[in-house]
Amino acid sequence: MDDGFDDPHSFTPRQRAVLDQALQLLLEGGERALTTAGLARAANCSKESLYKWFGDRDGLLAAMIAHQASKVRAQIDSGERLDLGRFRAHLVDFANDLLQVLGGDVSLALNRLAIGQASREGSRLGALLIERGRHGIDKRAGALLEAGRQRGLIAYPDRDSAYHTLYGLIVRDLHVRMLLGEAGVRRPEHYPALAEEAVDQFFVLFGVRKNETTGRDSV
Amino acid sequence: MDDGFDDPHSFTPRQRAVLDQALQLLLEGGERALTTAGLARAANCSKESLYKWFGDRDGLLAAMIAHQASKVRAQIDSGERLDLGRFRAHLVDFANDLLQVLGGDVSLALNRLAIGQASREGSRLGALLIERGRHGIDKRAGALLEAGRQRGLIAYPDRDSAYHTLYGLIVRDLHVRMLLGEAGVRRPEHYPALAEEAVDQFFVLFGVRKNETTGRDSV
DNA sequence: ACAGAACCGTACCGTACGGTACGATCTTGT
DNA sequence: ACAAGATCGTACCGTACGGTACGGTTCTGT
Repeated sequence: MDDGFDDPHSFTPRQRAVLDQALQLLLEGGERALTTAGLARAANCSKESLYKWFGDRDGLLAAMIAHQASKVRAQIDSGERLDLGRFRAHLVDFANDLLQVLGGDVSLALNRLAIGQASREGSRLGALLIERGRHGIDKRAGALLEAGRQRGLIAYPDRDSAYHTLYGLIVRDLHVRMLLGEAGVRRPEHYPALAEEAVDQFFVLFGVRKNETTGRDSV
Repeated sequence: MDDGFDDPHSFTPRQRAVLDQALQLLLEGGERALTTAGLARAANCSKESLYKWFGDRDGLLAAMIAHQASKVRAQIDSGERLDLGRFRAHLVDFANDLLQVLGGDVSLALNRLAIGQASREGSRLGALLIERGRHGIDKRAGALLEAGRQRGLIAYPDRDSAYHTLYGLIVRDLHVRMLLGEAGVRRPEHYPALAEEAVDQFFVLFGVRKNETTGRDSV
């Protein structure tokens, strides 16, 4: 269970700079461009330091994921007063953020990296990516859904199932198609409309109608 | 537009056997295990033949995708009489098939391969995979939805959007998590329940209620 | 039967990568 | 100021891969 990167102070500033450079290389040229010699040259460090800090190449990849995850920490909103409009707006925000994150260059590059390594037996990169990246998103959404349920705005028998349905309504098949590099799929200008539609559909499935209020009043 | 593999008779039986062996290697050890020398040894052929048949390694990968896609041809049901029960059953079948295909070893291996190559600039593998694999599925679902709409069983403003929603309801985030190799995600015994639930939700969103019939009578 | 093509097995080449070693340089604690 | 450790740049090693070449063998058309 100990992957060696649990301590948020694991990395010195110098190491973080090197990891950022590694991410940069990964973005520009994919996994093939991320060689130890290339990284050492680009980051002005020695290969010896790389191996001292990260052990081996797999350790470097894991460190990159941990490093990137440590940069984007999702903040959970405090318990403000939650009416239907605010709740729906929060869901739409979540949907937009989710599409933005999944469609981002860094996320796509790291997911491609982890997926490409997933065939090898002992690769923990995929688990690490889910653990470090997805669980934060899941937490935020779970808390949001739970708050909405407690306020009587939505109802569901199983929160996880409701969340996964919301996820599916938002992301559809976009993530895999973006990962595959399909042309014309990454269109951030369409995210807001997709987010609105997904949340609308989510309310149809899980919304609690009170006095004929359908929850679409903020469109 | 011409990828060189349009003709279904492109590959001789010998070549198809070699491509099957290549798939086998890919399944067992991922992309790293699929080397020209290893394939030549495993398939009892010469490297020279590999390069003669497929040009280079990328050509081999593309040929593998084309070969695999040529094996699974989705059949479109003829125009049988379609009542609500049959329509719903067809949707559930589609959902089950989709989960089964996406969670299959070959599909996962090829998708991992294409995604891993997606970072490189000139890689057409992703497009090829979508073109050869997904479009058949899309066609089948599109025809099914259109038939249901013409019979007045469902209604939608945009067929593509409705289809993508159905896709999202069925697949949720399972595909990416399977691609990442997350433990405990591939559970074929759960597919039927997931398929039923997704189709139920799809009918809530797009079903046409007649005389208080909600379309959930076959559960 | 025979010629020509296709094919197999193996050897070979150049390259590029992961990982290690080492002297030179820089930082840091006292 | 000075010593000890950290880091840099470079060189080096072994290996493995993509791709090519070639002699021997098998298939195929006539």
